[in-house]
Amino acid sequence: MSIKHAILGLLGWKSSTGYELKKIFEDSSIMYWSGNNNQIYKALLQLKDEGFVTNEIQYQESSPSKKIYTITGEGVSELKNWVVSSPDAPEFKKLFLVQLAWSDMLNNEELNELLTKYENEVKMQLMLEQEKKKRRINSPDRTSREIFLWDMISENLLSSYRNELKWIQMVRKDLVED
Amino acid sequence: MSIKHAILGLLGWKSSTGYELKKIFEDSSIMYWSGNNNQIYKALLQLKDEGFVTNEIQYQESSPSKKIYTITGEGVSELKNWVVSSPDAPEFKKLFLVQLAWSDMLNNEELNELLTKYENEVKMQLMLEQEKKKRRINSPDRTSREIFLWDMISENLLSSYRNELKWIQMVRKDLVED
DNA sequence: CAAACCATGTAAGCTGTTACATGATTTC
DNA sequence: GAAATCATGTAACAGCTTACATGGTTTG
Repeated sequence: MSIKHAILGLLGWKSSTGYELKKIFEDSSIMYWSGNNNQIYKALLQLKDEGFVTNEIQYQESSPSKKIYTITGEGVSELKNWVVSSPDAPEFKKLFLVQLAWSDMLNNEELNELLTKYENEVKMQLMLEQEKKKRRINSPDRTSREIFLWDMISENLLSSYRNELKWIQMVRKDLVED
Repeated sequence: MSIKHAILGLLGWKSSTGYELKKIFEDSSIMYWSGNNNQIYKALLQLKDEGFVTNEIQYQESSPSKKIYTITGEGVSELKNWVVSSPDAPEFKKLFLVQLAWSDMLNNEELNELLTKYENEVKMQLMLEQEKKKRRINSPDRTSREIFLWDMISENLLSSYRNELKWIQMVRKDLVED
């Protein structure tokens, strides 16, 4: 469950509650888990069991009490071990390509409409991503190198969307030319 | 369960057994499901229940009998409805970016090693993909337009990997310059 | 003679999503 | 007065993977 490592990373930056982590996951694109309660609260309990985090309960008048989770020394070394471990290859899940694989059933007009819809969908994602980059509050910015790395990370997703756009535009151009 | 539509597409091309479908899934990159028995045989039963496919049992001496699945008229129209439906945005799952997000824990040498490992991983995937493209047997090639589309589909994945490579090389270059 | 191939299927388990439950407070 | 925010958690289900079970045939 690699979401546990993502959580450890966040807690290594600053102690947080499950609720705060959930919000970070919700508007992070690289930490692609949806940020649902079930996974986060369960992962936090497991991390505590494993000794990688501890929590402190903060009672509040007139709102529910918080559990503030803090990473432990063991948690930090677990995180570091994970960070230096051999990275997985990126996964590209593009259901659209499966649709396109069987789209010879369609006439030229229908096919063109399908491509347009995908192009618009990708454009939308690209715009959302660009806005997120502008807004960005949730970055640690502890060193200049870290600022650079986080910049490169959001650039990565942007470039993936841009690349996808270029590809569709090429497909459409070549289709018309036939 | 979109794997059902992927199966319908394949059966729309040619009637097959579960075992044959499994092999196609295994070495297809765009149909990203791993191609495990459980999912495929279960999906086939459901498709039959829904009236989208029928099967014919072929007994064989000295090897287990086959169930050859064939798409029905209803299956074809279900497939077409899916093909023209609004496509989903592509999903990029890059756990490496999460690793990189917390890699300011590493010294320059360790960070560089991490980037190198990712670069090699992506290069490997790119090569595998290029070989698959050369070998390609599993394509319908029914019309020139379909040949073109299938070509564009494998080109899509290749370009995603190439784009990823370019990105890493840029990151490494900019890191050294600091 | 071990491994892989053909061919079907099931069981157990992990991962992930949606929805439910509670209840006070703040914003529109 | 409805909806969103804060804050925790659970239940039910969908999706997907690994491993198990069977057993003959072919390839290395």
